[in-house]
Amino acid sequence: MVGLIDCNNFYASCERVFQPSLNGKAIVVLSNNDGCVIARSVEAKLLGIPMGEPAFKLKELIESNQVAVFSSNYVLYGDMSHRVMTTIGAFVPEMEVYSIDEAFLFFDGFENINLNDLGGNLVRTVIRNTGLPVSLGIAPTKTLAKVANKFAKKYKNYKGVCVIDNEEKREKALKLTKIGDVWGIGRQYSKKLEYYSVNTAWDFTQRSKAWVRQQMGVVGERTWLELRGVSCIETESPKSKKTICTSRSFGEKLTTIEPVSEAVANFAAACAEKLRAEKSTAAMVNVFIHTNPFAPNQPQYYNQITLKLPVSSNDSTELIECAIRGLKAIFKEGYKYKKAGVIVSEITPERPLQADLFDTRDRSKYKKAMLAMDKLNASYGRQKVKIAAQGFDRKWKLKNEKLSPCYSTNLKDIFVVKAD
DNA sequence: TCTGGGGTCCTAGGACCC
DNA sequence: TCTGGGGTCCTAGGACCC
Repeated sequence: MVGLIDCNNFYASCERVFQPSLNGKAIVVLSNNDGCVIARSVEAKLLGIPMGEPAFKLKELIESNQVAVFSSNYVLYGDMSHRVMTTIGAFVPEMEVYSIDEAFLFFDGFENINLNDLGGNLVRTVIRNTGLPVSLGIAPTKTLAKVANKFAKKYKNYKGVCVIDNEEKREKALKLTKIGDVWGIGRQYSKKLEYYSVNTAWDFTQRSKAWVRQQMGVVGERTWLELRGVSCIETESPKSKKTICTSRSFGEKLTTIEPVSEAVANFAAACAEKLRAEKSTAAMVNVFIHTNPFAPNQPQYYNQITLKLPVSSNDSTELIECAIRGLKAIFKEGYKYKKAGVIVSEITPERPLQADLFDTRDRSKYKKAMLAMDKLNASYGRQKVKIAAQGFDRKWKLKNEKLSPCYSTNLKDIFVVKAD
């Protein structure tokens, strides 16, 4: 049996843990730049605030209902996520952290244990340890566990846990699940399936395998099998990423290359940092810029370029240099730029330094510098030491006017650095 | 009238997820 | 005025090889 546990309204719940006066109140959390609604408390959902709605369209609704609004605070959410995952890890021998707020649990060897009781205990423990409410669905496959999780969340008397462990429950659950709510079936496919009168997960499982294959390819076929109780989505072992992306929309439109360069330098540095954190290097650097697609009356420009590094690297200075070179090649005057980003790819594990006869760069020296920089930033706070090209102007900076404090991590600022 | 067969690699685009 | 960011996988088509 497989479990899927996730936090209810994760970001909104994180904010509420540290501001209990908001219990029972409507809360929304906004995306970067205070753009769209990306998390809502139950009360906010009841007010009819849709997911993904631009904040400026909700101004009145927010004011008249005194909705608490937060900018997203990923440092806080990341730390809370870690606490949740650690608590869960103590209950099961194997788990797969699937996203910031959810994990699959594997109950191999639990044949003689009542999973409903165990699940209830787990759910209560997470709430006690972290203050965050969670829901758990348990079933024979990942896709069915997702279905069970929805029921655990929706119906109060499940007390946070729903187990699908026989045919009768499976059939009932699938008949009550709209096709678009199935994991792996998004907007395009649900539209198509509804056209063919497939309205529920159950309808879907009653179609032939060949039909599903023809309409939706192997991916759809897997979902079909999973819903019928045949497990075929494998457990992902943690492996290094294939691409790493850092991109942002700017707080204000940028027209000249200088602030855009500064932003791109910061994105490249962030990618380098992420690479170093997972002990990887990248061989390709992609830079993209574009204007605001939501302003069709303004001249639009989108461009991107991919450059190869001479040697696979995770050195901030090298990635910045490369990214800026790319930016210079694609930047055009006369546009109002809204967003830029850097994507690194062809990622391989960091290898011990190998001298290259024709390499003009003193890599061991730069490596030491990066190590020192990471250590200082870990001890004194992010961005305390950076590369000059990252600049101080921050004209490109995000709008986040409603940012909460990093309640659970700000002690870092007073840590003392250990000198080597 | 009638123009092979079999493979790999790369890329762009489309679908999905959170 | 104002619309997020970061990923994955699959497929079709083109280039190229023998």
